[in-house]
Amino acid sequence: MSTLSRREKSKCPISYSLDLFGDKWTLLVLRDVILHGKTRFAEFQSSDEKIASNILSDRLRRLGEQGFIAIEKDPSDARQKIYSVTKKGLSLTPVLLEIAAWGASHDGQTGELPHTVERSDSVCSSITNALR
Amino acid sequence: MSTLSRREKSKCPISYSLDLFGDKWTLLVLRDVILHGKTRFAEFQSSDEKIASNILSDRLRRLGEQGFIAIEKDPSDARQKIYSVTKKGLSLTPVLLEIAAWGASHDGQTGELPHTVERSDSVCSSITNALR
DNA sequence: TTTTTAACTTGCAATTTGAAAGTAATATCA
DNA sequence: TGATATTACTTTCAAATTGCAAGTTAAAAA
Repeated sequence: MSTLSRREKSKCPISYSLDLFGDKWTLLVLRDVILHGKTRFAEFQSSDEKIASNILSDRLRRLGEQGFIAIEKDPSDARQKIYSVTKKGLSLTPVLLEIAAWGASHDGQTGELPHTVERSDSVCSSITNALR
Repeated sequence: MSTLSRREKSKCPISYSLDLFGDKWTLLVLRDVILHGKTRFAEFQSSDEKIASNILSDRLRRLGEQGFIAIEKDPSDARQKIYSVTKKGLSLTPVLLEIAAWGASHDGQTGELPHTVERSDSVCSSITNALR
């Protein structure tokens, strides 16, 4: 590949990533679906950060369009949708954990890292589901 | 520590982190100061993403207030300021690299990862400076 | 002394967010 | 069966943030 075509092609991978999830809400929704195994609209709404329903709706739709999560109808209740993480979504786990590790070591409020325990179980089931 | 006080204290470390750098511009500025060793206002302005000067000004000030970067006067040119990464700022390197790695492996445009080479040199000098 | 440069700051339109209320399609209860 | 509740949105609108262009101030260079 020539130097020129490489220069044209290459955009910063950090910038590329941030275009997809470089805002607060997207990563929090991904946290909930990956680390906490949430699957329903109301579950995402109930997290501590209190995301507004219009923003949540928008982010779930985008994450679905971009392939980070799968959106299905609940066969046993037609009002509900089931959100689940895909392989692509799971590939963001290292990013999330790195951010969590940084936050935990700099917060001073986080104490005994309550998410550490919670995490391992939920991640395991997220992985099991995504790879099925 | 009681269960109650722990529950009151513990906020999600991911949420904590995102409150500090959960937007596109903050991490791009940190990328430039950590991975590309930029030190001047004009250098940050010249990156591909073309950050507006008011936003850049705001982000540099915040990063300074939060201790991620140090801001000094240039002794040899009183018009200029010198921005440099601190130890605290450097502690975000793993987060940045994880995001970069994800972007590189999912972009399809990034080609031969031109930042890999560039990175190692700049990171080394960032580290050297921050720890001095 | 005039021109340039560096780092902002300001003004303003456009976009995004956030809070609250509304809606449509079910599902559940009496 | 009819009334009520639930779920996942959508809408409305004010407030905050962003993005662009132009202006400002102090200091350096010509």
